[in-house]
Parts: sequence; structure tokens; C-alpha cells
Amino acid sequence: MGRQPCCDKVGLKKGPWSAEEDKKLINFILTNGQFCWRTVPKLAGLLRCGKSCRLRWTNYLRPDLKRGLLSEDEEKMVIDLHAQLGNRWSKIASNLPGRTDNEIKNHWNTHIKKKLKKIGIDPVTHKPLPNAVVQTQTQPHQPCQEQHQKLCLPVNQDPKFEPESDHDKEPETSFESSTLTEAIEDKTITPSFDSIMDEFCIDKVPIIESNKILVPHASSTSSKSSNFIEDLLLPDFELSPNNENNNINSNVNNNRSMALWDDDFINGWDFLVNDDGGDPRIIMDSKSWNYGLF
DNA sequence: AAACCCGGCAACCGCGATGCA
DNA sequence: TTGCATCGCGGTTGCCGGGTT
Repeated sequence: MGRQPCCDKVGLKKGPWSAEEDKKLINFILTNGQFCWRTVPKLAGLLRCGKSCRLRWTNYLRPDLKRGLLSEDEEKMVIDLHAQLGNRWSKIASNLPGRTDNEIKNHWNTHIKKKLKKIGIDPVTHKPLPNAVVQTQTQPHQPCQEQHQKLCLPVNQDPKFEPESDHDKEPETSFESSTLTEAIEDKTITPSFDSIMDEFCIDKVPIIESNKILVPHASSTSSKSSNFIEDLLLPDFELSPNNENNNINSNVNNNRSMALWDDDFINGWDFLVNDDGGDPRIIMDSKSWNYGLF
């Protein structure tokens, strides 16, 4: 006999998670850490299957998640990684700390795909579309010209980028080097990149004043919280002693060093506590984390 | 103001890989 | 070694909110 089934699927709830369910799941994982997802719903008192709990946690409740739109650099990385890895969203996500595969996948399908098509790039092959009409721009502006070279980050030079051991097993959608970059170099699509770079400017990312960045002191967190963080094996978790002096925008330029307790994260958890009004999925706040209430 | 349309995103589904008994 | 449960991934669905008619 093998293992027991993960769930009997009888009487299990489906659909959107309620605040109460989120609360139970968070409390359970904060107390016990992540181990066997099969047992999580039963022990946490949830009428969900373990799979659903895992998904909810990894895609929505995980404390190290970034929220909001992908930054310009993140989009560039996604495009370049997609060119190399194809639709392997989890691999792509592993190079973007704080982002989930689901989030990247959604962003790709809803935003990036359209942008690439709009400029005549096939989002599947990353090559110029055969019938693409290249727009010519009479007055290319210099800053964007410079950014052309950055559209596809030299991922292979990224210290955090780990090329796959099975890299030679390229998916159909992949090619040896970034075709986008090649296209730029051979000027196949150069003119249109002026327009795309305008589109890739992320002006919706809020600028957060440095004095509003909350960084809980390590000593103020309970031992339980510390263990919890360790249990998560969070990538790139660093608490910079100089964080309060760092403008959050530095993260835009260096997303791969995102700190766990960034402002988005803190605010993201604020919505978890008070059930009165606002987002119904409210369970806990940053102070609870700070003082080890969980 | 109501109906309709559309885009974004959370969540589900199914499948392959992995690992346990 | 084999069978089966679990995990993780990618594709897809369906709900919801905002915009348009």
C-alpha cells in the first residue's frame, strides 16, 4: 500500500477563501511550519484539500510575497527568462524573489503578451512576427535607446541566475540566445522599441518614502517568528541595517535583493487582521508579527 | 440607470515527477 | 520492484470589478 489519499474530496469546500480560513491556515503554519500539506487542513480545522491550502499559502498568504505590478526590471527578466525557459513559470519565478509562478503567468498572459504582440514580437518564439509592421519613429529619444540594451537583462550574467542542468533540453519556445536582443542588434525591430520602452515604464509602482519603510528589529520578533522564517527557507532574506536609509526605489533597480519585511509586505499583512470593512480577507497585522502574537 | 463587455486575477484541474511503503 | 499517494507545475476556468454603450 502507498500513502493515504491527500483528501477524500467529499464535503470539501471550494472557491474563494474566507478570512476565517486564511486565519486558520496562517495560524497553523506559523505555529507548525510547512510540512505535510495533506495533514494541514485537518489539523488546521479547514474543510479544504491540502492542495488548495498549499496553493493559497504559496500564491497569496506567504509573507515574503511582493505585491503590486511587476517592476520594469522584473518584466525584463521575465521576458528574457521566458525566451530561454519557455512557459516554465516556476523556474522563471525562482529568479524573481517575492513573485509566484501564478503571478508571473498571469502577468505574462494579461500584460506582456499584448505588449510583445503590439510591437510585432511573437510572445511564443520571441521572434518578430512574419507580418509585423515595424513602426518607425522619427525622433527616438535617447533614454529609451539606452534602455533597449536593457530590455533583455543578460540573465546569464546575473549572479543569482542558475542555469538549468538540463538546459540543453530546450522547450520548443526557447532558443539559444535572446532573439529580442538579437533583433535589436540587427535592427530588425529597432524602431518599435522606442515605443515599447515607453510602455515598459512602470509608472504605477508607488514611490514610498524612505522614512515610511518599516523594518522590524530582529530582536523584537519572537523566536517563533524567527523559526518560521527559517522554516520557509526564504530566498534572499536580508535585513539590511541601513534599510531605513535606503529608498525603496533601490529595490526597483535591484529586485533580487528584496527584503522580507518591505513596506508592501507589512501593509499586505495589515489587511489580515481587522474584519471590519475593507478587504474581508483580514486576519493579522504587522504588529502581530512584530511581537510574536502568532 | 441598466445592461453588456472586457480585463485581471484567484483558484481549480489534470498530469507528470517524486518518493514512500 | 511495484503500486500508489503526494507534490509541484502549467493550463484553464470562472468570478469580480471597472469601463463602455
